[in-house]
Amino acid sequence: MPRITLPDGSERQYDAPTTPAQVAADIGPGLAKSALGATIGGVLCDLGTEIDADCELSLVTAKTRDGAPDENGLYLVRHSAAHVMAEAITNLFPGVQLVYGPPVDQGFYYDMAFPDGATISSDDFERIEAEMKRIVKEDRPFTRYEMPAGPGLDKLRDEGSKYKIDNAERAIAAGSGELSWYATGEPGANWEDLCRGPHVPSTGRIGAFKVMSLASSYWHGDENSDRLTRVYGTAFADKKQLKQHLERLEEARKRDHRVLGKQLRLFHIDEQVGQGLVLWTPNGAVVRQQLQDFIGEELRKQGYDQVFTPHIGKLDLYRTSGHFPYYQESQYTPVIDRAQLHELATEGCTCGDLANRLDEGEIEGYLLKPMNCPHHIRIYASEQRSYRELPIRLAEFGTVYRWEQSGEIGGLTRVRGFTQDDAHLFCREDQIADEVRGCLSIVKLIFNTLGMSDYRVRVGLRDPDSTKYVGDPANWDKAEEACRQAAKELGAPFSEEPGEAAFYGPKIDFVVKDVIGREWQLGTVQVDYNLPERFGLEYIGADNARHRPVMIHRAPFGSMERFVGVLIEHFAGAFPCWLAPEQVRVLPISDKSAEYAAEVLGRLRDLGLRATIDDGSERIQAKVKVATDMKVPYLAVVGPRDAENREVSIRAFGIERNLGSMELEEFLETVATESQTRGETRLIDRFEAVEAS
RNA sequence: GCCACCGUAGCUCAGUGGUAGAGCACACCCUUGGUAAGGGUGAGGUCACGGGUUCAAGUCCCGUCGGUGGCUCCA
Repeated sequence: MPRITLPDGSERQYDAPTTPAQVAADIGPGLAKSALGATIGGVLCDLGTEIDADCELSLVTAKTRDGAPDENGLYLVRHSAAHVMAEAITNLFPGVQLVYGPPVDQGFYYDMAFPDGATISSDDFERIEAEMKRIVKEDRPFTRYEMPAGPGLDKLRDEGSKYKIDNAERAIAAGSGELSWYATGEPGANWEDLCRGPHVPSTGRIGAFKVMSLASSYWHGDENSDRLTRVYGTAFADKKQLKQHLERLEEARKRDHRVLGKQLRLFHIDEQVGQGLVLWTPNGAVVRQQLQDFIGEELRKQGYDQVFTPHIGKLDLYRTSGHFPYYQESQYTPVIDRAQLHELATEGCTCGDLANRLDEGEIEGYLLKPMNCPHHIRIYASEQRSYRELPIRLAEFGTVYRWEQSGEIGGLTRVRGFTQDDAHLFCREDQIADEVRGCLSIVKLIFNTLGMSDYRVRVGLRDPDSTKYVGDPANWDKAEEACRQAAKELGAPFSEEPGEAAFYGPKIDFVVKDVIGREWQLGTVQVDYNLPERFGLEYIGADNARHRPVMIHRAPFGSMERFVGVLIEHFAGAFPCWLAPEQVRVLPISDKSAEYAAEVLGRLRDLGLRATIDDGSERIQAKVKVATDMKVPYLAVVGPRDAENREVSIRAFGIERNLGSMELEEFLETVATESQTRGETRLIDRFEAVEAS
């Protein structure tokens, strides 16, 4: 008879098979009331699951001990809410076929097929929620029943839902001997759904829910298959958690770089210029330039050489590199000489012919560069290289163009033209480890300076069973070990991902988390054995023989567009002083202080600081409000008192009060130092120090 | 690329077939005010673009362009 071990190590002995619900009741009425499900041997299950053998049991409730939503509890609530939503929609939209409704990160969704002519829109959410509320209020039990695979399938075939039949067939193919259903209430009398479970005990246990959005999806994610409507919702054990979740979403929306980009005039994407083509307006250009200066300085310290290369190159170059033949669908179409185009048209050349002849190399043209490496490679190849010169490190903020699918484009994070913080290192085999390590040290420095401590590293290794990789396996082993070691030394969390290497070499990807927990893939460091081969690159070794160098591609921050987009969200638009488009705004109290205010502004600008003046006729309250809306780091309020004492009165963004006055000279020096040292010492530190003492 | 939704003043948004609206921003005037918006007046729109239905279209229909959310993709 079952001996049940609880998480605290205590044991309970039962004479007959029992259920988690019974165990909960035996522990106490409070737990019996709050339990939503259980894990048996770590596997999540219903409260009503029969226990007939010794096991480790843990009861699942809505909250963990520290009051945060419990992950398993959320799973149960959301999976159950998905059922209730499906029932509600089935009631309101007769003929809807259900497909699949799992819990996901932020809630749950249910994919469904609407009958021809039927549509659902966000206007329907209210009545769907009302119907859900009704079902929840009835507090009907989630009742599980099972059937053997054969009869179960027959039942589904009788009901005629091809999606559910498919789900069942897949479950059986995966080794399931029986199928299970969950009725919300009485099987046969109430609504039911083929489902593996588990669920909360009854609909009333779904504390709070909301229908969130509509989207479309494909059956099995296959675009040639049926198109389905996906209804997203979210659910929590109680209203407070739901409210917090909605507030977090609101917070995220406020941090959205597309919203802030407009508000703070950081960038503009113009319909008339083209989708996914970013116009950097003056404010955003400052942020980008500051970052580029910072990165550029570090690269010079590490022995990189700056180069500049054009935005296009001959098609043949990209035939050699392999980009043109292999990645055509994500390139802008080639640029062809106008005279030649006319000639071809006169010949009666069709578009199909043209495409073929471009592929075959019969027609020459130019390509907007999808990558910077071929240009950098040709710089390497422009001179004879000795082993003594290596490694050669060529760096460029190089702009590349890629034909991203129109549906993917948005904001700064997915664009069609972007500038990589790119560099290509040409080195000997034995130099790979040092070079990879060097790449990572820049990443560390810059993330640290920006306060982005929450990042992780993925090391992409080759799949040992695949033959798609170029290069000598022994060299691969060394390069992979170099990447692994460098990632380890970096100190950030890292994961090894076999099969994730590029076909030409192992790689390291950087993924950052922003303040509200969203992850963004930034740049990579990739070892490449392929391109040196394709381009026949060489250097003369100590043995006076020709050798092939190895290349390392590295663009640790990916693109300036995406990186700045991530930074906007990271800082919620409130950039630190050294990055801020406008560092100081001088606010004269009235015209009486105009002269002194102008002097302060002039002094700031002489120091190279980005400063402006608000000399309008508004009152100081209004000037402070407007400057605060623009998230200017420092406000220097000057009135007659300040002029007389040659002081300024300081206000810093994020501190909602007057910090008091400071001598002008001290202020100038402190802000200039903060700007130059990229925040190593800050103006507000002085005030904190003063206040602490 | 596919599906759904959306596109009204510089910005944020109201406007369900009958002469285009608000707040903020902008210009001018009054106000010279010590830390999150003093007051007044004014200017500003081919309602994304192109077609259609209608006596009449911002509003209904079709197409194009663009945006948003997903799906699929991402060297």
